[in-house]
Amino acid sequence: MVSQIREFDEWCDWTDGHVRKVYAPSCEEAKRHASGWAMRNTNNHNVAILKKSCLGVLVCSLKCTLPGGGKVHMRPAICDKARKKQQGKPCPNRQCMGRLQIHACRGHCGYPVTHFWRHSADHVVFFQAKGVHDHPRPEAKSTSEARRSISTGRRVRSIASSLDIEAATTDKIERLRGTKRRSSEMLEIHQTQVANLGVNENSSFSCSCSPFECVCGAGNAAGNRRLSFSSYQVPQHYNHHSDLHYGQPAEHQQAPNHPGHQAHYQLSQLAQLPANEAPNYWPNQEASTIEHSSLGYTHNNNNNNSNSNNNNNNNNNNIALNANGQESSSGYQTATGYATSGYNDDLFAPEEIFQLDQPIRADFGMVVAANNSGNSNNGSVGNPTTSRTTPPTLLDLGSGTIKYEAPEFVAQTWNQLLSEDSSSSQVSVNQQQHDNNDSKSQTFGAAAAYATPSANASFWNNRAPQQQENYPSSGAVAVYEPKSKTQLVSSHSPVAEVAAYSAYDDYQQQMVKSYGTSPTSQSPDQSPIQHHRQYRILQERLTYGVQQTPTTTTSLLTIQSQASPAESAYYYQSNTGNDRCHYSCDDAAARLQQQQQQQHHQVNVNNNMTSYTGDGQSTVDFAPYVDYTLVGMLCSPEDEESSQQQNQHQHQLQQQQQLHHQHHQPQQQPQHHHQGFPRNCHAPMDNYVAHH
DNA sequence: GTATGCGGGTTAT
DNA sequence: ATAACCCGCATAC
Repeated sequence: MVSQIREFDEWCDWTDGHVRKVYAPSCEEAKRHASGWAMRNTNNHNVAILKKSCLGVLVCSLKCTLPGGGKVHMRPAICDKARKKQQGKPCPNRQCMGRLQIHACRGHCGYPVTHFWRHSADHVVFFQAKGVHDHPRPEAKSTSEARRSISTGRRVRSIASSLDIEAATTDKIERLRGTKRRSSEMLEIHQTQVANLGVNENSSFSCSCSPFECVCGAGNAAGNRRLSFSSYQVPQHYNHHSDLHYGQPAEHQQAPNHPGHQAHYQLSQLAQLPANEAPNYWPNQEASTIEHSSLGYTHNNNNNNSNSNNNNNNNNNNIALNANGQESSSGYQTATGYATSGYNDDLFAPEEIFQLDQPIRADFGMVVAANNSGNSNNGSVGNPTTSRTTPPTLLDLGSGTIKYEAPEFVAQTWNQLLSEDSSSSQVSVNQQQHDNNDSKSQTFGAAAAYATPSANASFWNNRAPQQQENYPSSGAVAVYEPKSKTQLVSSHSPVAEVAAYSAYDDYQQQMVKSYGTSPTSQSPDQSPIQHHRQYRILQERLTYGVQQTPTTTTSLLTIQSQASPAESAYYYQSNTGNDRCHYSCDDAAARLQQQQQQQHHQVNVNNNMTSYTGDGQSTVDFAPYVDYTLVGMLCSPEDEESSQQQNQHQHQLQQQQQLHHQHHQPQQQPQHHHQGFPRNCHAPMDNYVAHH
């Protein structure tokens, strides 16, 4: 059988959220299992599927602000040994007494985001990601690699000089790669800092760059960023690019009768917010994020009944989507499924693909939102940020099992390619043998699935409406409390964990503010339920990774075609109080308060330092930022010790401050993540997976 | 020195 | 049974 895969996804370094992609055999990055995220190999005892988990990002323990206005977000070393050496290093910001520490990824129900790779017999690379990164992007791998390579053998060098070289090297590498990242990717402009820099909607930060890739770098050191949404990363060129991404004609501003479009609707509203109220900067997050998080993989717990009957529901009273998702041309780039780009008629909708993707982590603190005592539609900032959860799955690269009833051809095709027991090598081998036996007819099942005509797509597309109906019109919404609000326990030792990224709260605050009492600003065509749902979606985005960064128009359409319109309306309903893997934030008031506390304690560096200019060029030898890829060579342990002693007093003072405002967030936790957590978070799949 | 992949083993649910 | 994680090893750059 000849593969029926007609199209392949463009390579995406920064896939985020619950994503599936199919890469061409010629895609070198895919063959290398590369990722912008720092992904380490994870043994899943499955020779057929390579599994990786996210290491998070190295941040400053004090969350200082760099002279350029950004944040420290270094790339953790993949090698355990190297990573251990990274941790505890003084913050590269010379003005900061903080230390580098790992912000562990907890984007998948409290566990690190995982990537799965599999190669088909014809060398097509299948990729699946699970979870939404709850941390900033680390610096690009090329950046750290370049710095390491150029600094080899040079233990002593002017930091500024090193940074210059690093920047040049990175630029060169990126040019060669056809991308446009800059060394300033290290910097993450926090919106508040951006605001301090005077960026607003009327500022001169507009440029004539292409909408998806600003290359001018106008305005600050963190130039050319692609527009995307993130809880932690807000767009720098938000103002002049946003409309091109999300700007909708006036007649589209209301997403009427299109529950699944509310996500986009809200994004467009976000994009039109005044810059002093809306996020100002996004790093170049690629568009894949919208595949999940921005559309909110929140799930209705009415699906508890074993994921089943929704399969066949033909209730399609929601979105008049054609099988190819052509409605996207209207500006509401709707989705027809969770397909790989270009596979708008993909067989699988997210709710099937990721039926059982949630890892079971009982210690992932689940709390019931403060407003859960009654009506989930009260519009309060309940933040049902269940984007960390995984949508229901039929089959996936992680488990490979068929979780519930599915059309036979679906089972055949996907089972052949994906079904590999991820926990048993023996089973895997057996299955692989079976695959081999049947390879002639089944190896390319997935390909066939991807190429399935729209007639099949309708089968899946019709699922969504019922789940929309299942949206809890009443009842408590149980939500997961972010670790940052309760307890941070590293799920992968020896990685020390840091408190939640401060921008999380900042952004939340900003957006709550900008969106105002949005529950009251109801669209005329929206029902109260729709309206509150929309608001919830917004809150989710504000909280966890509303990230969109199409790099091209094609990819924009592609990405948006990958998310089921109905997904944005799914919420867990806590009928029992322990239903699912929920994830959320405190209410806005709590966030506001905490954010204020964090601001109080935050170490802000004087941006007026002469050593660093706004355009990212270091002008003097004493650069305020230290590249710890170099520092690893520049500083011997003795040096470091000495440095620590010198800074000890001040550091202790700051640590005291930090403890003060992080008293709920111990920086170091026992390795065993199952300890020390409230037991009110039941296994996320309790209601989905009987066998658990 | 680090990235990457493999695989045995442990722990927890 | 499943999943996360630890650790050692080998290989490549």
